[in-house]
Amino acid sequence: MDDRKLEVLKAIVTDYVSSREPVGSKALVDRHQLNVSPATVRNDMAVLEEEGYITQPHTSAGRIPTDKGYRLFVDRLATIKPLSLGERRAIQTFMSGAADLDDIVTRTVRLLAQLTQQVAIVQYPVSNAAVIRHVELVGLTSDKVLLILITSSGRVQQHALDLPTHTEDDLATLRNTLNAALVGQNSSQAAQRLHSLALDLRPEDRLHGAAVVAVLLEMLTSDAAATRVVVGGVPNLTRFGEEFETTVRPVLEALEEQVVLLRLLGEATTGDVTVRIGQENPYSQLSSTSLVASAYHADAESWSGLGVVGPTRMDYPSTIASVRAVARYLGRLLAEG
Amino acid sequence: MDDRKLEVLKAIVTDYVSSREPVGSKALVDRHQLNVSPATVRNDMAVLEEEGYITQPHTSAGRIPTDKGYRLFVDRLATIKPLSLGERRAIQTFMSGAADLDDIVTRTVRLLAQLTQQVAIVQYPVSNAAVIRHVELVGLTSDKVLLILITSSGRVQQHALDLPTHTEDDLATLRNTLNAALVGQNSSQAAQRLHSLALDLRPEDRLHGAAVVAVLLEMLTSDAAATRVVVGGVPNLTRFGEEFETTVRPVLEALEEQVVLLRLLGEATTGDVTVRIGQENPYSQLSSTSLVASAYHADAESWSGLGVVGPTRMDYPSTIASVRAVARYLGRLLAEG
DNA sequence: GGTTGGCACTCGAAATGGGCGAGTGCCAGT
DNA sequence: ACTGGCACTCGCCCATTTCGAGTGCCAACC
Repeated sequence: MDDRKLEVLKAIVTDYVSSREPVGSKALVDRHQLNVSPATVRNDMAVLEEEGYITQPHTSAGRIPTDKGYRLFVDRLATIKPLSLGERRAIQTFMSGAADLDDIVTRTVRLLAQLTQQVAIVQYPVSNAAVIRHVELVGLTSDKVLLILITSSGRVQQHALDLPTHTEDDLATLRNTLNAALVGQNSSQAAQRLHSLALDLRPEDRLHGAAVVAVLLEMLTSDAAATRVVVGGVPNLTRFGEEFETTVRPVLEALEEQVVLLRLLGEATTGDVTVRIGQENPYSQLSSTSLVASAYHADAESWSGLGVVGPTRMDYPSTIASVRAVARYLGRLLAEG
Repeated sequence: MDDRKLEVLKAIVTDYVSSREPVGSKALVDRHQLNVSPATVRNDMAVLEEEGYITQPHTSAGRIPTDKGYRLFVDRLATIKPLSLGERRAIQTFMSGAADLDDIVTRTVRLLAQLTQQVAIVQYPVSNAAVIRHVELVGLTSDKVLLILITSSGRVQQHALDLPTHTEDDLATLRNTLNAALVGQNSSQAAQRLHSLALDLRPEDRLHGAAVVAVLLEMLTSDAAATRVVVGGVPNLTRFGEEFETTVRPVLEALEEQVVLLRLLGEATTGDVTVRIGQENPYSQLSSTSLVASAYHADAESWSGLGVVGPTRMDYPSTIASVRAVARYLGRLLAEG
């Protein structure tokens, strides 16, 4: 592929992203130093169209990039511009003063939404390295207890379960047993201990113990997959009022489903930014939108996802830069404390 | 006010709500048994317009209700139709099997959104009657601890705080002291105890104790006001694509701010359904939308809000019926345990 | 006095049609 | 390989027209 053709594609993408309008050969040579005539550019565009990187909405209109065009742009043409000083400072001020985990995640999602002017998604950190700090059993009624699991990452999980006719003493015994066995263990170790614990239970503890152990196991294993996801910057969607059907509606629908969001963020497994453009998305309803996501790491063994969703026509270079910066900053923040 | 004029207003509201189009005198007599001629209806409409209940988008168009018209409709004309059997059954099946408090609230908001086809908002229950079950302190780092407060309503609050150079023993002492003092107290009692506790602290406990007490007090007092709010059915907004600027955007913006949502739900303080139409709303951006909200009671002393937001042109009778039914059902469900 | 049919009038929505111009593809010339 | 020129296409914009739903008013009616 010709150097100049790539240059032309790059120009088309940037112009189209900023103007929202199909871009023609004339406008292109005017606004970029291509040092060739419109006619030459037209020839290049014809080739680019033939190879599927750009397309015409209708005859006698300019060209717009296809998904394949955006893909090439992102992979080979985009130069990620570093964040401005102002943006870096914004990150600092925005995140400083965050107290607990909830607070950190909430601030992060707002920050990301503001930087990118898109809809932001942040997953709560999942940590394999996190160890269990405490298990608490609280009686709600005479038949129901609330099981609470606290990990060193600051995460608090809770789950109610039926425990017919239990006494406070039962709970105390169970609590002590569980804490003795689990505190200090990471989730996989804890799961093992629980399995053996279930076998060792004294007959009189079987009834309640088995139920509690089952729920705890579920909480531990679901830990990795089903962490909470928070969403922010939804009003940014209003910028795309024209693409109501293709962008606003599908994104709103996706945001409603935690499962979908987790699946989306699951696309990003490495520390570097992952981009899914149009039909590359795992959900067909989102075929007119792009996902820019990254994993973030609090330590070597723990990671989670974060990212933004927007129309395929988005400013990839700066979005990618923002997502990357926020992911790194969040990782550092979590690692420190 | 004439009986027939009221009948005409009622007909205009219902027709406009279902058709989304200004309704004229001809269409009105065709679709309702008014037993008068269009000309008579026109005279009535002229009067209704003069008094501000209806208005014309432009000359030679039909009439649409004003906020004042909707208000009169809701107050005096609407007959709340009871839910269908199917809807009642939907509530049952939807809510059955809910485990913990989170689960209940999540299901409620989905249910409400589905029944009304609007955006639903549900506030977590606030209970004055709820008593403290347990206070837990978990060391996160050597300088930071996580304070966890569990109440009998099943609510779990957490808050991280700095506690420089504490030991596990410090935490254990504090934990015991706090639990001894607070367990079984409701929030106002607990606040009192905390105040006196702060004075009674042994000098060596002052340093850490004071910080923890301060945070606990904050958690207790914020309890009433700043409970979490969850939102659902946002994709229902896409039904109002035409009213993008007046409905979709403002609602999305409102949903982003917990404070706004709490304020909105705060409008409903009684167990019966409250309706705020257009400019009656506490926020001017929401002047083209209506709020239908109700408080729900788990017991005599505890209540919280729930409701839906949509365009002023909404089906008030069935929306009110749904909100009322869900509020009552939720109240009963919580009261049971 | 309230109700009704008739009628002239208004004005937005939808349909029609011409002109404009951005943009294209192609070709011959450099 | 690039460029200037040129004929062509076709969506967009604008002015104009038509159409009809709906109105207000008035005189007649019960």
